[in-house]
Amino acid sequence: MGDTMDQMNYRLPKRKDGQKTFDHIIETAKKLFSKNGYQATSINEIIEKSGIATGTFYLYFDDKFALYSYVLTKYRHLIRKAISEGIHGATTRYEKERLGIRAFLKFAWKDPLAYRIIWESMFADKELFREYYMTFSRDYVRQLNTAVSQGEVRKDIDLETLSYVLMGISNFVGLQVLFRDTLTDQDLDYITDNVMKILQDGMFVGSSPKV
Amino acid sequence: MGDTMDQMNYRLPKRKDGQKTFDHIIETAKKLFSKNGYQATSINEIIEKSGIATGTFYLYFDDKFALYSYVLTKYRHLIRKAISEGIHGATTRYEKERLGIRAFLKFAWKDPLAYRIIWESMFADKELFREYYMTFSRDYVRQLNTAVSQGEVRKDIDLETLSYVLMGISNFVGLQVLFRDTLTDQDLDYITDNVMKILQDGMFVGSSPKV
DNA sequence: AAATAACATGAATACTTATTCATAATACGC
DNA sequence: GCGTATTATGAATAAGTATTCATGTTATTT
Repeated sequence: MGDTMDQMNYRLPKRKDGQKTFDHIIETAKKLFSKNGYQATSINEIIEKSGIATGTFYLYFDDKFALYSYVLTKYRHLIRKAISEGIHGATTRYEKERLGIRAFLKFAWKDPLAYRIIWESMFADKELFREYYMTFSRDYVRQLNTAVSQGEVRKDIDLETLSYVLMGISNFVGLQVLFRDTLTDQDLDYITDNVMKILQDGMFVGSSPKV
Repeated sequence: MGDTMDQMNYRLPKRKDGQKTFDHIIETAKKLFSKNGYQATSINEIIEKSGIATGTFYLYFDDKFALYSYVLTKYRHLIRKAISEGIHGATTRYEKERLGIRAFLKFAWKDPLAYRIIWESMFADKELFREYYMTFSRDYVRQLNTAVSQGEVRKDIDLETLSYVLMGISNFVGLQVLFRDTLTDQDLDYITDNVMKILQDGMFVGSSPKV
């Protein structure tokens, strides 16, 4: 791991009045970071919109990046939680994949702010981004490996590439969802169905037999 | 279309000495935008690294965004050109898809700067980004439609979703490529092969018959 | 070689941004 | 209710950022 986030660059409050201020800052930061992006959001803006004094900010965070990485970490947990809760109860890999994609799309639709912040993390900090997707990929590969050994997933596919394929599908179909003005749960089902068709049988007519 | 880029916000040079200065600015901008991102790059930085005087910049561009959208447009053309040249000569949709993905990955590997700028455009200007991917999707759907009518692609898949699936795969496998320290043409072939396996037959064992 | 449109300059201006610090108020365990 | 760690303040500092403009130089056409 890099040293980007290793040393503590924030200080948690110890009294409940401090906690309230801290929460205000986080709440404002979430809104502004997702609306305008990391770079375009100034600390002054966060301070002003939080209704606190200038110095108060530095009581809790070293600088803007400290606040950003705190917020990003929270959101990443949220999205992973949404997925893991979504696939809970699924027995087959197919069902897990299906419910995972559905949960991801629903998350992107219901919390576009989080979705945006995670996308943008590539530009806020290259290493933060790289590390996130590499970790996500590694975890995915582990799960897929199990599925292969249980005969649920083809054993002639490189699982690292498959993991990026699956992440790419979720993320970009997530974009499709984001670009829409309206979306119902039926639309979500329809889109998920289509994705699963491709994952199950591919997109071409006249396939060769699977291994 | 929005009005983001409609009116001319840049002025092309009319003498060759001006052209040289203009080219310098573009070259510097490409480097800095891809290295640090749009927001984190200041005009002063571009001016300094271009070796020109402050006022000279404003001879050619209204402001930073004018320069950015000029550069972004160039890069988008480059990536589309790389793909269309890559698939040139392919007769089947399968071959086009295969060569298209390979060309995209090669582009991401050889010109990570361009790849990065396009990714980031989401945050520099939301509408610019949305429009780009929606246009890309529309064009893709048109091509896929032809392939469907020629019996090359399954006719029971929503083509809009398929287009986002395909864009997602390219872009994220592109990330995988970007994360690598080394990459040979053999690696590129191997990765492309794996992606094509999935597109052809899906990822699961025991598929249902295709339509 | 004169005319002039194009190109170039950089000091000056006005504004934004991040951060510190001396000072003061407040919560809460004892 | 006393003591003190915690929380809060906001003016001041220092640095960065975008942009203008009066003035000067150069390329190119005739």
